[in-house]
This record gives sequence, C-alpha cells and structure tokens, in this order.
Amino acid sequence: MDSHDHDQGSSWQVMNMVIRELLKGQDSATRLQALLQLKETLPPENYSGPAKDLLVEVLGSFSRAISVLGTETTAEALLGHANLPSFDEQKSESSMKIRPPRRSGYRRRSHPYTCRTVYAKDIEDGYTWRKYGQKIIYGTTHQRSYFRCTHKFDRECQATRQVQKTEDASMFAITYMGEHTCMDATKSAAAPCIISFKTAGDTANTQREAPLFSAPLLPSMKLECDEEVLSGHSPRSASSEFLVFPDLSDLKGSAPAALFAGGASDQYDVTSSINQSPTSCLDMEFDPETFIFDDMLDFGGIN
DNA sequence: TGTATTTGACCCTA
DNA sequence: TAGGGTCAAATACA
Repeated sequence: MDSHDHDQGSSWQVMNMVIRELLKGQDSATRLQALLQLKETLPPENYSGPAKDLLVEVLGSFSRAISVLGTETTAEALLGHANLPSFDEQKSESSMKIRPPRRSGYRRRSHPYTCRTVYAKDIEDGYTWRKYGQKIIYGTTHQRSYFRCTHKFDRECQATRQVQKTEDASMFAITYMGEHTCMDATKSAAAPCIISFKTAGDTANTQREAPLFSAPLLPSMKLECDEEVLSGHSPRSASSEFLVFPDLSDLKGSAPAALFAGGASDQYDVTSSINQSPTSCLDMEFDPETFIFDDMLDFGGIN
C-alpha cells in the first residue's frame, strides 16, 4: 500500500517535471519561431546569438524531459502500462502470424536507456561485463562486441555496452547503455554519473568487481559534441557527446577516471539518466566546430 | 564442474 | 530486405 502510494506520488512528481520541461521547451520554441520570422529585418548580430540561445533552451528542455523519462520503470509507471502487453506482444497478437515461440527475454535496443560513448585505449571501466555477442558492422573494419553487466540476472542490472575499435585501431569506442543498478547496495553514497576504476596495475583481466576509487568529471576533460559514431563515418546525430581521453591507465591513483558524458550515440536513444549530474545532463555543450546552429536555424519552410 | 566466450541463428527496426 | 542487437548452444578455460 505505502509503496504503491509512494510510487504513485513519485510518478506524479516525475510527470510534473516532464510537463514543466516541455512547457519551457514550447515557450522557447515559440520565441525562436518569432525570432525566425524577424530574421530578415534584424541585423545578424541581433539574430544569431539569441537564436542560438533559444535553440539551446529548446534542446535542453527536451533533453531534460527525456532524461526524466529515461528509465523503463519510470516510463511504465507514468504510462500505467506495466501490466499491459508490450508493443511487441500487441503486434504479434494482431499480426495473426503463426511462428515458433519467441525466445524468452528477447528485447531490442529501443528502450529509453542512457546512451553514452567514450573513447579509450583500455576497455577497463571498473565494472564486470560479460560478453554476449560480436558482430561485423557494415562499413567498418573492426568487429563490435556486445557486453552486458555480469549482474544482469542476479541484481537485474540493465547496463550494457558495445565495444568497437576505432578505424585506426588505436582506441576503443565504448558505448554504454543503461545505468548500473548492481552497485546500488554497495556504493549508494557514490555520486551518480561517476564511473570508477581499479588501478591500472590490475588490468590483466577484463573482469572487475567493485571499483577501488571514484572520481567526478573534471572540467579539464574534453567534452566534445561530435557527429562521429562508432563506425567512424556517416554522421547520424548532432546530439552525440564524447569524452576522449588517451588511456585509462594514465588515470590511476588520484587521477579522475570518470569518462562519461551525458549524451547519446544515436538519435533514437538520446536520453540522459535522471541520475546524471548537471554537468553531464543539464549543461548541454555544443562544439561550434561540429554543431552548426545557423544551418539548423535555416529551416527554409519556416518564415 | 562452473563460468566465460564464441558464433550462428533469430528477431526487430528502418 | 539489410543491418544490427540479442539469444543460446557449443566450446574453452580455470
């Protein structure tokens, strides 16, 4: 009873947050539209800057709203669909196609989990991963490996990651999806959005248990907004963020080991966890080298 | 013998 | 239908 009431209360709280962010986004978009209508009459310096600011506000509002919805349980709670058939089930029921029983537990990636990509020379990240697949990705030279958290079943940890060598094979592009819940019991005091690593002296095996230290993101770490995806070609999203750092082994001891940047590797998973810090989630940073506001603002059809 | 990895098949999305 | 993500049997390893 109490827990149900608590769940319902938190759901409404989340719903309010989402609505608030969406309303803010709508307001910013409305102002941006008005500004766009005045584009021809305003000098560039009075147009470009405010337009960019408004666009950032819009994107930020949507990002935060999506972040709030960025967990499956939250989404289910909000939609009240926890006991309803999934879309897949509805689809299979409606299609009336006779096919052998589906494999149990099969789920595709479209779930709204956090998705972040980092580059590193070492795939070590302090968590225990179990490899469950490997694929040759079209247009790439290196195979992509798929890992899930070792505690997927015993602690229902939904975290997964994809590891693929970069084109020059000098680094690994590691895409993390989902948040680790397996560590909750042991590091509840640790700040969210923190990734922890053991020291580099213990790197013989990729299997890792609890991290030895934790460290927050440092401002000095480079946060990029790049359109490059794991395949290293064919840009797909302008909302991807990457942290690039040379070698995890350089980060041992007191050096910061956190490497996540809130963001997404593709536009379908542009979610940042509600648990992430403002640094990684709320403060959207755009690299002017790759994020062309003027191009985006030139909607053409909107006048 | 238990656990992790490999790998081909299955299944979903665009 | 192609490409990509996941499953699960087979295999390897400690």
